[in-house]
Amino acid sequence: MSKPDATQTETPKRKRLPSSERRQDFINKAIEFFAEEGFESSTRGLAKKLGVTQPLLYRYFPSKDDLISEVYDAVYVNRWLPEWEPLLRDRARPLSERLNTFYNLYTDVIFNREWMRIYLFSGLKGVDINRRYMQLVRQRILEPILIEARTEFGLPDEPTRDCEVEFAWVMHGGIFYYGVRDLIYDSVISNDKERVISDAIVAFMAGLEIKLRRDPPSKGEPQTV
Amino acid sequence: MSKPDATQTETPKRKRLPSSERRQDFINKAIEFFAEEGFESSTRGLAKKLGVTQPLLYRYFPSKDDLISEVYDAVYVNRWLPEWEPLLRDRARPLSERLNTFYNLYTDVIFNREWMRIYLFSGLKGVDINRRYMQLVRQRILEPILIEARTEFGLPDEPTRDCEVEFAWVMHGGIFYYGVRDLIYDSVISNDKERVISDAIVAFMAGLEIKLRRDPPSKGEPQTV
DNA sequence: TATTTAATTTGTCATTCGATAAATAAGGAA
DNA sequence: TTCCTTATTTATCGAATGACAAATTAAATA
Repeated sequence: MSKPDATQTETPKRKRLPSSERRQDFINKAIEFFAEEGFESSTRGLAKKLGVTQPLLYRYFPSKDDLISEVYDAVYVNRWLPEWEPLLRDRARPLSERLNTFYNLYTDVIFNREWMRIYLFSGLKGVDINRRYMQLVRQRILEPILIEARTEFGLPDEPTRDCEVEFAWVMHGGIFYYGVRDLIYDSVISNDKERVISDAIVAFMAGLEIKLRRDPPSKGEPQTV
Repeated sequence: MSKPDATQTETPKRKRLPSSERRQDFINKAIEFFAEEGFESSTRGLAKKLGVTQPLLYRYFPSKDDLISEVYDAVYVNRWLPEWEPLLRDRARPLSERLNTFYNLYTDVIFNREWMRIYLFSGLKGVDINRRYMQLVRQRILEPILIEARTEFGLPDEPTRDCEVEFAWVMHGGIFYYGVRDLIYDSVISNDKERVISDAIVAFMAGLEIKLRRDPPSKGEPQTV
């Protein structure tokens, strides 16, 4: 309204941050912002959320796309926890117990609005980081699970077949979609995540054993790689 | 380049369509366009795809949002086939056979790039038509399936519990996510849709039977509705 | 053919977008 | 204090956006 007077102590006294801190702050807020508004949203909107002017963004990132790339890295790469993989291979515990532990930990990371929306937005944009992420899930999560399962069932070691990977994907995707329904569509009726995961794993293990014994890999069609 | 001469027969001879045909054409092409480019894409881009000028769109739809609403209706409402529901309740056939038939028919409709992308885009926009669609799936597909399953297993009729609905959602979501991986992420390794569905249903039926016999509804916690 | 109706285009406006250049000001070094 | 570095803002450009009014033209009607 009028010019600020001395009594108005609320003047933000805009702080001047060192380059590295400011940059990290920008990325973190950009994750929130783009997750909520989509990547088509304006850099001016982001600047407003940051409490700075829009051209300042260009001192830290050469272009909007470069900023978005950093957002991808921060979400996809930095949040992947390396302890997940050894956990799945720890044969001291029964597989279904390992699976329960893993999926509870994994969903602790990815079941949040930010992660989910960034994932869906970037998927629709067709950026290849999504394809790479799914390859990671397949190679580091699903295929190890299938190998462990064969041992658990007392079956001989065989290379995993494509249809087995797809079967594991269906379980994985079912759990994932539970998070989507919860965080994106807001239409989950039972908030008992642990139970949903546990039930999904029971079905997966039962289904997989039936599947492996019904059409065993050795007698089935040879796998085209 | 130069002005068109008589030999240039390729002049599009722009046809003047009656209102209703033109309108339907606009909606159909708008589905393709927005599915590919997202709803943030420009009306000028759509007009170009239609081969007409941009202001013409406003003779048929009051605003861009109104056009988008019509796109939603055309995808969500008009493609829902009423024969799906009686199919699921046809007790002359074993349930898992009905499930296979249904999911093959259902995915014949929704497993196309258009449907999938419109669904994901609109979900991220938060329009409530998605929530309504999921309610439809729950009430007309998943709950009927659960009721049929109880009969199939020789269990007494009981109202379906929330955790059972979630369990059915996990199967449904797993199959759905197979389509997403195929059509959005282009990262499916086995194109045998029928087999993926069949395997998913085997696991679902096995898991559900275990689940229902392990914690039967009558002895479990009372359902909060 | 002449007239009328309505489908379609031309022209344009006010915003908003990503991006750049130049001006300002904060904070450390001298 | 004075100087210097650099974080930040102000001002602005050209392109793209949704929307509207008026002019044009194809096709139906008389």
